[in-house]
Amino acid sequence: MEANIESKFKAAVSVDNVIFGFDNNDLKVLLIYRGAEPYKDCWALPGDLISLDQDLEQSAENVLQNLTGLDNIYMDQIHTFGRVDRHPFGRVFTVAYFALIKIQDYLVKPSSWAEEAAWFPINEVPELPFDHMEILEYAKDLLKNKIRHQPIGFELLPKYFTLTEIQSLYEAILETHFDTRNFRKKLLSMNLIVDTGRQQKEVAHRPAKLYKYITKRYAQLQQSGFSFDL
Amino acid sequence: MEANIESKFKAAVSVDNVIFGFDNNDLKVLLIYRGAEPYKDCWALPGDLISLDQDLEQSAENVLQNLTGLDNIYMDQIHTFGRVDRHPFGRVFTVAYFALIKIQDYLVKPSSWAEEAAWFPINEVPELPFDHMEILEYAKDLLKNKIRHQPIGFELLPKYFTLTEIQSLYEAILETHFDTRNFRKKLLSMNLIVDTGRQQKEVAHRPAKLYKYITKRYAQLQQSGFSFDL
DNA sequence: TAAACAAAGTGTGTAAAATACACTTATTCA
DNA sequence: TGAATAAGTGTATTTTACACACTTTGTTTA
Repeated sequence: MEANIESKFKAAVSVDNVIFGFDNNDLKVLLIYRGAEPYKDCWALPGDLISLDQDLEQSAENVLQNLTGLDNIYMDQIHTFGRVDRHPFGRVFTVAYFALIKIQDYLVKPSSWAEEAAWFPINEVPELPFDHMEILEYAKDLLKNKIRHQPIGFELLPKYFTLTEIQSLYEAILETHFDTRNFRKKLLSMNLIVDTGRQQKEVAHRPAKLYKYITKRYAQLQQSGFSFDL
Repeated sequence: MEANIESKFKAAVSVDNVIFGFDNNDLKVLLIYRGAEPYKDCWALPGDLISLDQDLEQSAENVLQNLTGLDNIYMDQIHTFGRVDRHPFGRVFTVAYFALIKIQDYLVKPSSWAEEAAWFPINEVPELPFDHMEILEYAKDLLKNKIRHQPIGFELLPKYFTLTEIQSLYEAILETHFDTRNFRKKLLSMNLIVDTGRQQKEVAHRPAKLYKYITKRYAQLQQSGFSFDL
């Protein structure tokens, strides 16, 4: 093992981000149109090779930052993919992250390695290069699980949202239907969201109350043994 | 980016395994006494640099296999750690795995990179090199969460086990106490374990019935929407 | 300006699950 | 044979989950 230690320092590591958004009752994922080889002119997950003087977490945040101009975004490491032949240029391990963004708050701008970026509804994603399809499936599964046990759904909604919106979000992601009364009862009983006193404007029906999520509340409740579940 | 792509192919990737066992009512972790630099003569998590012709998963399994002679062990990728300065020899990312083994079934034998290997009770672990302490903490948290939502506790027990043993295991890992009657009622109602008709031998009290876990059952139940919870 | 439309909002009874709680039984050892 | 040790067992109560349909509020349009 000592003998050929140098031969092991010839790998690269990349980060790939699965960036989710929610809009028009659809869960969406942000893809870029690759402007560089390999797989030039393909839609793919936004990602980049890591510079060796950069921390892993930082690299993942940079990709997101370059693409969307956002920071302070909910991000989570998903999984690391390391099949020997997954990249045509050599041995490249990739660390996948997922991010949840408020789709309507920000305009997406393509980055250096992308000619274009666009949101795709989760069920209308084109063929993806590398093992990106596998990564995306992994991310979807993780999101489904995570959203039931942690209050992360709010990251996908505007700051002020209606109860109908959060319910649609859960229904879209989990692909089920919830009874409105029971859903509201359960959600409100957690005391994680509050009525802001504001209302929807310019809708052709009774305007809904606008709620907001109280981040601090969750931290407090967790201490006292509370566990989120929907 | 194109310009300095070669500079990015100078990283190494390692795997580090957090191997849990359970014995004498204690959760334990398997550490090795390092026989090679860096951090020679320190207790550390068993791990190794990955050869570039080897898949990631395979590497993790090999570390476990070399150390214990076991295959077919429950393993799961935990997280990837990539701080720039985490390894003195260069840029080394490490992918952490955790494994659950039946401690009494197998004798641990040190491997090429270890002079010795030993089980440490989880609360009596010595100082660890690299970021191994952080990895261990991460693994403990994951285990705590996972054991409540997936039937993985059985991986830590002998093939035939008593209800008291599985309860102690849960109590040790979750650091709580369960009411015996309620714990048994709930566990048995899942139909994941069956009474084998066997009994404990040579104990100075009423011998307990021996149960075994039915792997197939869980797969079936999952299909029908069942979700494990303790 | 009243009637039609659209989605928001709301309460109760029933069934299932979680919890609290204490004594009896089987085996070994002295 | 009785003392010690841990195994094993049932019920009543509280809490939570679930099923289910009408009323309210504001906008649009005839």
